[in-house]
Amino acid sequence: MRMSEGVEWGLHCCLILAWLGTDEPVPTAQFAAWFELPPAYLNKRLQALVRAGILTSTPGARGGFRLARRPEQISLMDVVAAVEGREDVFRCTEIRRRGEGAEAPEREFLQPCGIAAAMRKAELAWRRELAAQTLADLMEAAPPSAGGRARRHYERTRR
Amino acid sequence: MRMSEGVEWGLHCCLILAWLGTDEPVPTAQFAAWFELPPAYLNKRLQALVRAGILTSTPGARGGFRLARRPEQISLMDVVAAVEGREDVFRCTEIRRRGEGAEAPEREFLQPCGIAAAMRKAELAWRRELAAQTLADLMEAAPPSAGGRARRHYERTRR
DNA sequence: GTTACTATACTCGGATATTGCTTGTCCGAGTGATAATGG
DNA sequence: CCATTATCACTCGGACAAGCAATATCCGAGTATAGTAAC
Repeated sequence: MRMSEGVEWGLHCCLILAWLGTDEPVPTAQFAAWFELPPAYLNKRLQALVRAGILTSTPGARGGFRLARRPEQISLMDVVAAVEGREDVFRCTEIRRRGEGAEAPEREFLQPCGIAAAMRKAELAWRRELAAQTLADLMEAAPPSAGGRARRHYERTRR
Repeated sequence: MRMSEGVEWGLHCCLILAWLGTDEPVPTAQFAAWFELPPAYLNKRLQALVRAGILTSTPGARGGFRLARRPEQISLMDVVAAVEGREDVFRCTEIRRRGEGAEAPEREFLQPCGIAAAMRKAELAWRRELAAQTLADLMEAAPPSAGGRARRHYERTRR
């Protein structure tokens, strides 16, 4: 079980955008150069963030991506859900209803599978922690110099 | 991101063993018939539980698998770790150190990546919840009739 | 100098290959039970 | 009748394919920009 790299990429890109604090959109190529990532594939992943309402994209020359909300309004949960989807990590396939085990009376299947319920409980704790942390929190935790340096680098390399 | 089916299978099998409460080993074929699962592949997954010290396997005629500890001593975390591995779900690939972003002074890389730290924090909450629930808890939460029925079925179908 | 227009370059966006991992299958090694055999 | 031995059937265990999702790439549609020409 492994989380896709798109989550890491998306979070780093959002963090860059938050640090820049500018209203100009930033194109995929900029992010790709910053982190040495395949531009086309990175673009594909950022599209998922647009669909989820985290970023807004503007086409045409001098286009690119911007944050759709303020950093305090964007949680890790939002980004993870946008990239990985909203489905549960543990997916109950109801094997208790198949084979000889399904010979049980229907009454026993009324309440949901206990294993699925237990896994779901743990997963909710995970989601709660993700929702409790925002981009703004990440900015505070980072070294103070990071934000300024990112902004300066952007001024230097923009078209 | 999706948890492998082996976790669900392993948990259900452990639960069956806990309900039977017998010392006789149960072969893979029994479990496979109970849940209508591919026997060979199920066996492969149960081996992982043996390597993790959750089950013990006995070869030869009338062999099979037994619980290595009492149900109160087996947590969901144990089973998940045994099947899925002990690696983090979110794996930081340190993209901050690549491309133009790596031009930052070394000093900024001394503390670990903030994104990885945040994800890890959420993951620990998940693990904590998994570790807090044991097989014994699952047995209690299940319908009272389930245990007895499993035991009777086992008496009927054993060789 | 201002405005309208046209051509252009740059951006996103989704359709199309490729890779890696999860799932699934097979056969061999080893072990305990069983039955035959001799005392 | 009991002990011994050889056979056998049954089990786990790891090596060998198939399917699917994540990864990576490419090309087309659309738009803001910049340049040009007319007023």
